[in-house]
Amino acid sequence: MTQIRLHNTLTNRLEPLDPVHPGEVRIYTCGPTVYASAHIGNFRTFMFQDVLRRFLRSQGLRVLQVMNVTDVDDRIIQSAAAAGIGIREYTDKYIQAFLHDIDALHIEMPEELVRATDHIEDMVALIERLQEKGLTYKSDGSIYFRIAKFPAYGKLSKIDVHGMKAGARVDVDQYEKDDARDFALWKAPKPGEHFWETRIGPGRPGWHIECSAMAMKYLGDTLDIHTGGVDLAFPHHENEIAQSEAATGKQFVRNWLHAEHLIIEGQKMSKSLGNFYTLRDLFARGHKPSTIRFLLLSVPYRRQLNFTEDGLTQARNSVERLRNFVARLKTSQFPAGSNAEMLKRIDKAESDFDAGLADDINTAMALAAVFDLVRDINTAMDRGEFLQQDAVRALAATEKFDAILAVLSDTDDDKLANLGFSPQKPRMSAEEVDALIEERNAAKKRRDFKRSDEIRQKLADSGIMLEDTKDGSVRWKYK
RNA sequence: GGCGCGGUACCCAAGAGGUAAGGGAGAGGUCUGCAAAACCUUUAUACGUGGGUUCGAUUCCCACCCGCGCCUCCA
Repeated sequence: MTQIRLHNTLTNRLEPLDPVHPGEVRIYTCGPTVYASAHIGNFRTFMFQDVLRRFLRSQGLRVLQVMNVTDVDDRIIQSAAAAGIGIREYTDKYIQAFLHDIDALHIEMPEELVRATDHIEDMVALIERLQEKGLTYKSDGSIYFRIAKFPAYGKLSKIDVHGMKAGARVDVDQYEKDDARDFALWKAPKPGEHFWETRIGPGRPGWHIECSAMAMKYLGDTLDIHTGGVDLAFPHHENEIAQSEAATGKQFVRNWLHAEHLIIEGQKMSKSLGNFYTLRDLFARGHKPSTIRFLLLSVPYRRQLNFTEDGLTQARNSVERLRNFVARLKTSQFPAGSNAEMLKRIDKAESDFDAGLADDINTAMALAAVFDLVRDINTAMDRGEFLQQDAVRALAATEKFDAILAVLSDTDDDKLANLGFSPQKPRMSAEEVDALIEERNAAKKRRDFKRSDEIRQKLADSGIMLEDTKDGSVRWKYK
C-alpha cells in the first residue's frame, strides 16, 4: 500500500498517516451550520473531505467519519424566532436541503451525521468534567473555559495570545469574562431565547463544545483526522483542543487538515458583493453537478480556488473528454487478445493516480495520471493496437478512478431532477433516437446527405450529439 | 503588527537542484461526404523582483513587491 502523507496544521509538515486503530481511520468533519442553504465555498471543503475518505477507502482502510450539523447558534435562534417556529423545525428543512445538495455532488454521507441538539447531555457531561478539574468559571449564568489553565493554548494556530490579551477588539460588553481569550462553554439564556434546563443550569451550548463532545463520543479521545475550512483553525479548533485535551489529558487530534477557501472571480465571496452562490443558484444557471464537482476537486485542497465562469467551462469540457473516452471504451469493438504494453501502461496510470492522492491528496497530480492514460489509450485505439482484454482492464481502471472522482458516469440529469430542475430540452426516448439513427444510416447509404444532415440537426435540437465511428456504428450522447 | 497560503504560458494548474506534468482555449494538420470524437504539431530563453549558496536554481537561503485568508461564532 502506498504510504499516505498529509499536511498537518499542528506541525506545518507533511506527516505519514498513522491511525490509532490500525486499518481504520477516524475522521471528524466540521459540517454545516444549518441556518441557510450551504454555499459553494462550503462545498469546496466538503468536497475535499469526500475525496479524502474515498481515497482512504480505496486504499483498503476502513473509514469512520463523523460530521456535525450545528443546529443551534445565534443566527438560528434569531431566524427561527423571526419565522415564529422552533429551532428544530427551522433547521430541519436546511438539513434536508443540505442532504440533497451533497447527494447532487456525489459527496458521500459520513458514517455518522450528528446534530448538536441531540447531544446536549454529552456536552453537559464534558463541561462538568472541566468544572471538576477547576478549569472553568461562571459569570452571569454562563460558563467559561479559563485559558490560563491550558498552557498549550495557541499551538494549532500559533496565534499570539499575548497580543490578544489586550482585548481591544473583543466584545467585552456582551459577557463578563476574566480574560478576553476565554470562551463560552455554556451560555446563559437571554430573555425569550430557546434554552435547555440542565444540571449545569439553564442555557445553551457555546459554539465549540459540540464538536469536542460529539467527536470524542463517537471516535474516542484521540481522533486520527479532523477537517474543516482554514477559517476554523482559530478560534474554533484551537478551542476544541483546549476543551478536549484539558478534559482527557490526551492528544485530541493527530492530524488537522484545513481546506483553503474559495474565491469567486478573484474576489472574496461575500453577501454584499452578491457572489454568494448556493448550488441551486448554479444549477439554475445551467451548470451541471459533475461540472461543479470536477472544478471543486481539480484544485488541490490547500490552494485557494478561484471559482469562475471560465473555470466552469473548462471543467465541463474536461469531464466531457473523460466521458467520451469511457464511451469509446465501452462501445467500440476491439480485436481479440491483449497487449502487454498496454496492460503495463494501465498499471502505471493506476499507481500514479494513487501516488498523487497519497501525496497530501494532490488531485491535480492524480488527474494528470488519468489524462495521460486517456491520451495513450486513444492513440492506441486509433492505431488498432488496443485489444479486447486491454479494454476490460482499462474499464476496471476507470472504475477505480471514478470511485474517487465520481464524474465519469453521467447522472447529472437524475441529480438535477431530484432537486426539481427539469432538463432544458425535451427528452427523446432511446427508441426514438435509435429509429432516427437508422433512418439516417439509410439516407447515408444512398448518399442522401441532405436528409442525413437534417436528421442529425433534428437530434441536435433535442440535445443529442452523434458520433460516426470507423466501424460504421453510431454513438450518441446527450449534450 | 502576528500567524498562514499563494504569485509557473491566454486561462486552470503539477513539479523538482540539472533546465518546465496535465487540462481548457487558440492555430495548423490527419481522419471524415460533412460533422463529432480522436490523434499529431504548435503556444513559458528571465517559473513575482533583487541578491546569495552551488559546477548548475524556477526548485535551497535572505530581503523585497503583489494577491488572499485568519487574528471579530465566516467552510
